[in-house]
Amino acid sequence: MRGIDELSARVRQQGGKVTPQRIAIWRTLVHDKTHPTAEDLYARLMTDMPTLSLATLYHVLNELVEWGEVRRFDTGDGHSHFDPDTTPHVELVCLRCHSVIDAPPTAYTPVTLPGELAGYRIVTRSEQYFGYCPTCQQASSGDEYAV
Amino acid sequence: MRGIDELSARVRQQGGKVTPQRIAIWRTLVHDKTHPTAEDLYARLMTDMPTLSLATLYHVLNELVEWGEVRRFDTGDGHSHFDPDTTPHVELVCLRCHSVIDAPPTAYTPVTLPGELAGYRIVTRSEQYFGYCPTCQQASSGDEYAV
DNA sequence: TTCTTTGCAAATCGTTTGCAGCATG
DNA sequence: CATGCTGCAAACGATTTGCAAAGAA
Repeated sequence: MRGIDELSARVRQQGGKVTPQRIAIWRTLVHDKTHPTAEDLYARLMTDMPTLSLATLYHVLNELVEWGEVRRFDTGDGHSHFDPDTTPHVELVCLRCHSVIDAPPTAYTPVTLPGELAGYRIVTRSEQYFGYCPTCQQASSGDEYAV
Repeated sequence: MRGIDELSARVRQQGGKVTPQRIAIWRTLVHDKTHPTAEDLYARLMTDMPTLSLATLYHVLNELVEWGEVRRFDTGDGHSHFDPDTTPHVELVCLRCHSVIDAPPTAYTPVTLPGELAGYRIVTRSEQYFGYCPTCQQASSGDEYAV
């Protein structure tokens, strides 16, 4: 995800408007490494902008995803998670408790994004490893687990 | 995703039961390369097993995902998509119309799955490129598009 | 002023859940 | 015959939508 200035420029180029809501959401997301859900972000945003509506948040998140500035991905917990980090990296997702963390950088090697593939104009990439986190391995008998 | 026999063995090992519903769902999914949604699969299954319920289908899909036999991923269209292909490959997802296809095999190189990473026991992997499909590039002005 | 965006509230709809009957092992 | 599984129908809840008012450009 690019910075506030670049995003502002993009919005204006499209004939859009740089509103306080968009800026607040961008600022909250831009350095977030926690793979937050929409609700997570909303809770955090309420501090600075208590009048913001969830509908607006979803709208802005959707446009960021469609622009390729933010990735949306599914951990299986029924919530969409968002990640502004579009550099090559890997997420580890637990198949039982649906926790997510970034894999250690040693786990992958740099990737060059193809400009085009099968006629698709490529703008971003996503990679996940799925498995069982340490906690869920202990509760390996197939029973309850800690969230 | 492994074959019917291996899955049957796994179910029995866990003290579960190999039911006609599970087998029908496994058979429908095992060679499916279309990245179907639950509804897609349900429509296809109704031909052979008209009494199958969506609730059962979801239950069986969830267990396949939790076992690492099938991957679940999000294209942004509000439906979960499922893929039984756990060999190293890449999906191309359109950020505007949310279509999915497998990338041509030249687009990637074989990957060896680490057995463990950051304490996670890894069982499967997923990789996507996001961009704009040929159709959506034509309708590039930001307007309507064909599904 | 013009046209995009916001906020509210209601609607949507994919997915999950509770439970009683059924079928596998 | 014991337990796990199924189907039904209702519940759930994350996300979307319609519309009038607000505010960027």
